[in-house]
Amino acid sequence: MAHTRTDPDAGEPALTHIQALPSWLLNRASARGRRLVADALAQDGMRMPHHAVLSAVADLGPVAQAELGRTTGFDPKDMVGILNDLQAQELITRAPDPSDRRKNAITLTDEGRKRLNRLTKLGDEANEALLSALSPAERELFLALLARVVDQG
Amino acid sequence: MAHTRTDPDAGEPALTHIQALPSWLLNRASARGRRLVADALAQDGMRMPHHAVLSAVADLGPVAQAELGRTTGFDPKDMVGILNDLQAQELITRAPDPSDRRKNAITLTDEGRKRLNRLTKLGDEANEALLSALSPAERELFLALLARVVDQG
DNA sequence: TCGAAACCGTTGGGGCCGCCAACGAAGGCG
DNA sequence: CGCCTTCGTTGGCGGCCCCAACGGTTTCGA
Repeated sequence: MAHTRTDPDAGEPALTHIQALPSWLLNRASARGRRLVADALAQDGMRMPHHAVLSAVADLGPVAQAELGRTTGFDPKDMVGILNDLQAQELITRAPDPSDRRKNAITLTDEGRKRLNRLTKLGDEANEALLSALSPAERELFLALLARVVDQG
Repeated sequence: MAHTRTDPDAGEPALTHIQALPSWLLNRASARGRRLVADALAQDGMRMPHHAVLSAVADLGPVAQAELGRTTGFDPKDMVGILNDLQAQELITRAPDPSDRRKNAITLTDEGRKRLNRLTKLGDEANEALLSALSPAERELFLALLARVVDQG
């Protein structure tokens, strides 16, 4: 089939073609989102993974690190570092689980809950800015399509 | 306004909230796209930046590295490595520009053009798979919305 | 019951990507 | 001639993602 293809030189420029690909646009949009969120969370001295893990701890009450890793998708190796940071700021506590001495029971502190509320607000604002070019109806449509692209494993 | 806010515990779980944010979904979609494209290009022993730079060289004929960096958005530091790789495989040539001895004139070789055609095909197929959950009309709509999210600087 | 298998947290390592700083060489311009 | 800019190159940093291995612990089946 290659021998019947139109010569690429006759068509659109190769670079234009690449930069219009979904993967390219998604990369750029994702990068913009990460930057916006990272800058917002940085106002509170925190990073995205920390916010995610803090949220997971809030939901799952006393929970083991491995369980946190499964629900958030973070590597166990990285989870150690994230929890170290959170623990150093006394946003979570790491206590041995008496019923299973392999596990650490991770719990949210009061300070952690306050911090989570602030972070959630900052993250929401950043996401609002991310989609500020779209109307509410368009945002809903965009997110629905995006979810289908993501979930189609 | 914070004192009138509904208690977060009464609403949706914090982790669910985060994972439904546009920034989170965009990150996941972008990661999937990068993985699909990377795997596809790897069949031809190449990576995404190399494909992009090869495309830019094809478009811009003999061109300086700095110019390539500007049009593709890659850091000059990274451009050096990419061009080294491409040159090692004899897909491009790096010749001193006689009219400006600071510049390297980057040119596509015949082998580079063949390789670019293969890579473009592989990249297109990967992107087709990336959006395979959407109908043609939905893809068009999705890309239009995505472009607006990206371009709104 | 006791040994194999699985799971836990931790450490170490690596790859990709985006970005910045500095340098010598070369050109532009007063 | 000096001054500023640009060019390619080297070196380095930080974030994010993933894999391998190890000692300690639990589980489950032979």
